[in-house]
Amino acid sequence: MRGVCPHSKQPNVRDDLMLRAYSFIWQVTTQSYRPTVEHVFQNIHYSQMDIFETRRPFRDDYNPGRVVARDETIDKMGSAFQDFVDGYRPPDVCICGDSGIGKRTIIKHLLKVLQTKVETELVVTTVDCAEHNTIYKIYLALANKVCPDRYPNGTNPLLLQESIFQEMNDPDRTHFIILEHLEALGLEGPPFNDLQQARSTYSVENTECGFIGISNESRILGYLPKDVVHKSRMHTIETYPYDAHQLRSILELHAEIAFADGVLSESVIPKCAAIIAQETGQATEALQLLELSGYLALQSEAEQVTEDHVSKARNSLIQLQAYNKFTKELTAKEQLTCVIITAYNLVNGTAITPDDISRHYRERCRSFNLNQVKIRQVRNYIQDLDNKGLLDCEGYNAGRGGGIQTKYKLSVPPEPIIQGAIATSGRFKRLLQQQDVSINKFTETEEGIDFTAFSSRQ
DNA sequence: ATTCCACGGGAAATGGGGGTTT
DNA sequence: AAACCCCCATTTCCCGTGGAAT
Repeated sequence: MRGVCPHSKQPNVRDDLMLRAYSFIWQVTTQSYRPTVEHVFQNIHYSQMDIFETRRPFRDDYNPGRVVARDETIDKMGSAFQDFVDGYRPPDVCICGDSGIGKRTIIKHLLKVLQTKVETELVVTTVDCAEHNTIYKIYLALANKVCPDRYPNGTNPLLLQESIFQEMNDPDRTHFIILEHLEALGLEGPPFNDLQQARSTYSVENTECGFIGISNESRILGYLPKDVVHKSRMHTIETYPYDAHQLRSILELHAEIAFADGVLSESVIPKCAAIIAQETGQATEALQLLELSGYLALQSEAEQVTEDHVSKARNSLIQLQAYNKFTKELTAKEQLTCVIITAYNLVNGTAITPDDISRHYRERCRSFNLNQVKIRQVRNYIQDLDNKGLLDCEGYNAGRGGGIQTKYKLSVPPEPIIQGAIATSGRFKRLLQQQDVSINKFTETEEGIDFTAFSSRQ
């Protein structure tokens, strides 16, 4: 039985966490509290914004300093770390659950509180496994983050391991390594064993190091190798989507800072919470919806944000996500492919075959500084777009006359893609003009939103 | 039953980061 | 400095397949 010993003389992490969870202010390590030029500009904006006080709480890197609506998870995390507070080695933790439901927030928060409970200095290093998706690349990223020297691609893995754990070999410090997007590593699973083994090989007894895995794939626990999951030092924690009540408290926390006094009509936050609770339960989405609602109110020069704005915002949420996907998650090759498909759909009113996509790609790639590629490769780009949820495919089989064939069309409204394309590069604008796509029709959505303007807020 | 070909999985090649040995 | 090795991403090549039309 692992967890808190009731007779322990050591401070009880869990109780303390619960207290601090509601009072703690996050302000030390992040740069966001240092006065910067950016802040000066933000202050200028305040006077111009009637609806928003500031839009900072809606940014990805914003941290409200308090954790709400996650008592149970905090509780479990507290147990996982209790042994460490009692003087044992730091634990390995694996936390999973759908994206946007508070995993990172809780871990950051917990480590901060933990720092006040132990004497050693906690050093936290984060590695994104989506970017560094093999064990070698994780070592490489770690070496570059932890050690003062720079280690280029191709550095011998053994040297990397040695450098990392030598560097960590410091009795006054305890390292926590956060591995995000564990699911990106595939079936091999989190390299906890590998890492711990390397640790014991290359370091003397002083090296203290805990690994924290984060995965968006809640099923990951199911298909991970048993010996990884059931290691005695390994704790697994699962988080679940937020319900409407929890979303409400999260929205209120952010809205208090973001919106001017009294501009939110009473039903706005409950409505946002209810809508998202029913769909995904993701805090990030709920916040997007709320921000979009406020933006629409601002656009229409309303004095208050109303339920009506929320309804409109809801219709635009998918488009906003498509815009973000296009501008932030697609590679240049995928973007070009996507724009080609969009333009063809609009001009011809029909789906497009990979042959045609490839032909257009061949013609256009030069002006985007991309290589000419064979159709097979273009198929891969198409597949990637499809996986990212931007395409619908229509399959048909012409039998003897040609076998199976597929045509593709955009699965989202064209406005966000076109806006995203134009915002990304003037070359896309020219491409669209040359294809006779009447751009002006798409610079605003049905609800009157220009996503480029929306996203370029402070 | 045969025929046809886009499709897509997977192996192999290419190219580019770098290190080490002789 | 030439030759060889490590690690990665991207691209090309090869080939089995599905299934309606014939």
